[in-house]
Amino acid sequence: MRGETIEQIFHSAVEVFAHSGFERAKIDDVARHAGVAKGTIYYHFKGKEELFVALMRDGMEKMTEQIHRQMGREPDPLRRLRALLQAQVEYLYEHGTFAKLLLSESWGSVERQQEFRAKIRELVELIEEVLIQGAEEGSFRPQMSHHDTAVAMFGAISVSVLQDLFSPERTGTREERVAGLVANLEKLFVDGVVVSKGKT
Amino acid sequence: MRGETIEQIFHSAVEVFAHSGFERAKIDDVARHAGVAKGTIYYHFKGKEELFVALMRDGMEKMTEQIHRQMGREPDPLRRLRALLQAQVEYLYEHGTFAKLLLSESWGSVERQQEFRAKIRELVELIEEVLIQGAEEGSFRPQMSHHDTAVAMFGAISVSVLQDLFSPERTGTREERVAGLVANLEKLFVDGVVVSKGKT
Amino acid sequence: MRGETIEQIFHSAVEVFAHSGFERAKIDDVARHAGVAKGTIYYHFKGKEELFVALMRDGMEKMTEQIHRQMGREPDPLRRLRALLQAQVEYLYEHGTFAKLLLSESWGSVERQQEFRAKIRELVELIEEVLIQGAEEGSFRPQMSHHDTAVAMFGAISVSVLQDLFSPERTGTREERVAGLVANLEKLFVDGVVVSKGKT
Amino acid sequence: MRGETIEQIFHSAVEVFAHSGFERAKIDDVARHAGVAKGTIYYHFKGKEELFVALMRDGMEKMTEQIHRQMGREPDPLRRLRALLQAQVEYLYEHGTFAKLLLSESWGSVERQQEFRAKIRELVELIEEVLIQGAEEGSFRPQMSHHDTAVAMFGAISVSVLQDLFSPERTGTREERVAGLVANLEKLFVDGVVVSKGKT
DNA sequence: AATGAATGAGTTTTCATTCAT
DNA sequence: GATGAATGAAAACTCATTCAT
Repeated sequence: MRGETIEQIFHSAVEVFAHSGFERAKIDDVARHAGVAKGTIYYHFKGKEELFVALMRDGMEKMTEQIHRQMGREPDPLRRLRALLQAQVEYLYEHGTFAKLLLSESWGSVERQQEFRAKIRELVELIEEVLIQGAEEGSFRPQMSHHDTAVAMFGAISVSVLQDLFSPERTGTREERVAGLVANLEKLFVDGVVVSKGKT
Repeated sequence: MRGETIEQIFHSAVEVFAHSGFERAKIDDVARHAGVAKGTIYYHFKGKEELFVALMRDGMEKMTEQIHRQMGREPDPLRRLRALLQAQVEYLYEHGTFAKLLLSESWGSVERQQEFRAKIRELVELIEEVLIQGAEEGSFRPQMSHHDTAVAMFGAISVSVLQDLFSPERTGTREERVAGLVANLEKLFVDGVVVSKGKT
Repeated sequence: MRGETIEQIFHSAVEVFAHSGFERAKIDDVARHAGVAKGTIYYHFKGKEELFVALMRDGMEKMTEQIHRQMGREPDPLRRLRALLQAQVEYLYEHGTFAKLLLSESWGSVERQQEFRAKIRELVELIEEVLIQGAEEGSFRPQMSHHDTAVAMFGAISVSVLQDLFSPERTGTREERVAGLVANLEKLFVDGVVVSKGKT
Repeated sequence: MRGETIEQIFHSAVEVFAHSGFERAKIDDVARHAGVAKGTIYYHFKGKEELFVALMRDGMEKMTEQIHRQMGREPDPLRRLRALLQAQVEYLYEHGTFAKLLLSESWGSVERQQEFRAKIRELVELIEEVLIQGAEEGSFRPQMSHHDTAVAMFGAISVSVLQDLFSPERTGTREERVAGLVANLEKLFVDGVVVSKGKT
């Protein structure tokens, strides 16, 4: 298992990186925050970049893992979509710092950014699979491009969470906020905004 | 009208900031790219921050303006939504560099970032109005929170555009790509993913 | 012509590098010594390495140049050899700091060291030419390898100078010391150590 | 006898120090190269400096020893000179790494460097003795300064060896190379470059 | 208006050395 | 005897900003 110190550094690094973004973040701060000497960080990580990438990798892994766990083996596509939605929103809301980094540090040509986008693609594919499964099964409308739709849904989810996290005027407990966001997204994704004549 | 030199600097700054992000971007690079001396930039702008903010303000302004122009006075909510969608996607796709900055430089507590989020909120409100109007008029389903739904839609739009712009394997002309994205988003927003018995 | 500041930095850099060797030398010291800010050095030179290489290049150039000048157009090989000897010893003695760097920083596989060796080869070739010329003309004994002999002579010259410079107990004016070294080297190179029967 | 581990460290240290020079060499590299932990080196040696000095002392000792052995008790000055030459070239060529360190780490005011110069002086004195003996015996020309001549010869020897070792284009077996260098140096030292009428 | 040399505070990174196990 | 994680002082290097011309 990963050592105590590394865990410590990791934890502090998330805080600091999220608070300041990759460039603004100072290794000095990570060290101070973690209660270790600066050299210790360089003993465990090659440099700022490596630490950050390790961090994000870890975050994405945990996220994917938790989502998988929460979705379980639900066979019904609609319920599966709901579970996925709930899981993603919950995770991102819980790890707002990570969510912020994901959305702000993924667009560019630096190698690390390409890796992040690849990770995002994994998340998108999770959604995509649910969409495809639903379409095959007949309960979901076949999409022009399941992938593009999945991307749009991921965008909706992540930006919703971030916007909410950065809204100073938001009220209610975290659970309530999450529930609200999930319900809203579900409504949008499932039924769209237009009143369908066939439904009440 | 703004002088030749300032225009030059502005133009180069967009390029450089978009390529590297605010922190990574170097004034030196902007100067070289613009073909002026570094001092010249400081003669016209107070500093890096001011240059960047001026830039973003300009971009947001043009965006809002163009969107307003494109939407015209279309009274039908559904058509109005379509027009809005088309306009936003088109603008962001066209100004990918700006889209990238918008999504990556808006999350944080630095003052400038709060200003960017405020601008995003303006865009979101544009969507919100359409939703509200549609709901009042009866063609749109009343949302739990029109604002949250609008945010979600904005997220879907912007992330879709960015993901597409950074996809190396994308094919087709820009017009085709934009049309595809718009069609897909429209489908999702209007009808959702679930097959409704009442519709064909 | 090269700017005042650069000249200043150059001058200080020779001092500092020679005193401490490449690795031990601190850019901070060069800056302080030159009376400029650290940043100024980095404004003019890419880094420590570039400064050092520029320095050595400059030193070698001046050395070659001065030697050429001093040797003039003397056609007689023996006199030419003497002139060369005198010029090399004089220059190295005068620029002991440079001599030290040349001998201590030229052996290794770092690129810069290869360049230094190439420069040394130029000096060696100067000697070689004299030897070949003398051999063709008949006054010098044909050597097994003029190049190897030239290398040996260069080694003798440079180490003699360094050893003398670092001898705490040396006496006499610089001119006397140089004259002594030159005379001694000349004796060795010209006649060898063995008593030849054909000479008194 | 010295323990296995110490021997290992010693051996690796020679490699690493020779490859990078004293300053550039990292204890980490020595440890990795030796297959021991960094702490182990500090268990056996007080520090980097001590390790290096111990190393050089060892090298110088072995060198002096081997040279003495090879020279034997040859009474004839000329043959004695030849033997000395052969022994020095051979040792330095064989221990090129050591030769490099000797020439590059001996010029400076750090204590260790003074010690190295003292050791060099020992080598020089070996040569000096031969010269003096030859002069007293009558077969060598009396020198202005036997010491200076000896220094020059040492310089010629060591630089010749180094230049050869670092020549990428050198050909032939090591024995051949050594033999060539020795022959050439002998020719130079014994007869000089000038054709003397009294010899064939 | 424009320039570009100079600055120095701020960061990242390195590495010999220590020490608890 | 041996280990290797942890340290922190010491350097190298960056870059937004200033200012004399």
